[in-house]
Amino acid sequence: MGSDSKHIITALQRLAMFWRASQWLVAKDFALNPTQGEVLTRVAAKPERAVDLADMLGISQASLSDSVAALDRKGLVRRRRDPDDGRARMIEVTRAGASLAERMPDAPAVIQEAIAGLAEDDRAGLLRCLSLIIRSLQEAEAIPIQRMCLTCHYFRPHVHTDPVRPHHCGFVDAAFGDGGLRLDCADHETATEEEAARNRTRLSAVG
Amino acid sequence: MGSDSKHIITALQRLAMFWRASQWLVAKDFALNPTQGEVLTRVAAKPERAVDLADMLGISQASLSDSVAALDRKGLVRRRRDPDDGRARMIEVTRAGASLAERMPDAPAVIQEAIAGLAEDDRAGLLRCLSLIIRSLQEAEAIPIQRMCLTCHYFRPHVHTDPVRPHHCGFVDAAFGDGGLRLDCADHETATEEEAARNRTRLSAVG
DNA sequence: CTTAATACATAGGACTCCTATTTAATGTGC
DNA sequence: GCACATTAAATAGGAGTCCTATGTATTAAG
Repeated sequence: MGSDSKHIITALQRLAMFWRASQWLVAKDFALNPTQGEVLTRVAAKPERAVDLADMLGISQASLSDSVAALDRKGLVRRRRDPDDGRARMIEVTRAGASLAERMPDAPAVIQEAIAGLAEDDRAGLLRCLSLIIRSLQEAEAIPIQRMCLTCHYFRPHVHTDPVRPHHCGFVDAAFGDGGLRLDCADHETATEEEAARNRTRLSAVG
Repeated sequence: MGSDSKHIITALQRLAMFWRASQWLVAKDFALNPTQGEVLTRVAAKPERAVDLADMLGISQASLSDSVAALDRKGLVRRRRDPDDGRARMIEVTRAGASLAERMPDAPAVIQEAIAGLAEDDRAGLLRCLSLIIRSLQEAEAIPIQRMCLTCHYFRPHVHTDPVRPHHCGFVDAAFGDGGLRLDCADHETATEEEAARNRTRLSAVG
């Protein structure tokens, strides 16, 4: 029918608004604002180039530069020349920035509880749907590519008959279910376009 | 297990970031910014008091006042005294604001397509999960109450044996499925706390 | 070795978003 | 009917986002 699409949009809108609002609350406790918090947690995980950060956050390079400057002023990050490219800067955390990032929660407690309150099957299904949506956005080049199962060479969806663990990861050579789908996997190896397209079709089709 | 919670959080984070970024793009075409766009579409649907708008958007009353002032300067909204309460102002659209709001899309085309690309069962399941999450956030008083099935007096989840249309709406006296769940229903009648709690438990339990 | 492209930084400007504080209108208790 | 909180908005002041446009290195390409 598609009439439910509209309600899903509404729901996502509500969640997005809540997310932004709670980012203000979380960040405020640390004397930051949402963008600064986002940059800090990203950079704490791994030093990044400015362009890549701007791309990930979906803001312009100039805006990113503003935020990095603000974090720099606060002594939480540092800009260092990229040895491989003299034009680029690697943004990295200082010790103070790292310890602050460590204490910042991924998400507000209420949403963690809301998700934990779902039935396990629902969580798995939700993750599968969200993965498919994100993959669509990547294909449309609306968001940058992530190291997710759907774009991984090792991912083989729906190859087992066990309904609980129908998928297979060729890297760890193990079966797993929707709940095990990754969005940022350390073992990710980029698939060819055909592989990725096939993965999506197969994962999308409900068993 | 709960290890998938973390990935769901990641997915929601990515979506929230994408959402904010695309709001800039959408709004920019209309010489607005995300908050102004949000206010305008809300007010276009129904005139609202300033406090209520601030509450819905999750920003302070002062910030809301800023944005309304900006919209006022652009001739898109108007502030009128609330006849029932001389302190309050009703924010309402002007003719120009209404026509502009009409042309603004609910969501970027790419996400509409991403959702449309899901299987129908998946969409229904997704909507159910998102509804439950939103309801949790409402119970935690993290977001304002919406006129959704889960808080409606007329909603009776899982009362039919038909797996496609297990729920029932007492207002229209008809059976419907997960895909028919509403988040902002005109016929909504607020349920008692016990009814709402029971609704949630029943809808949450997977058939 | 010029020309183009790329990676950042900066400048200027509109505006968000915050915390107070002020102004106005409405309730409440005596 | 009157002081006294309460509530709704607006305003002031300030940090900072985010934009476009431009400048400044550095690298890649012809």
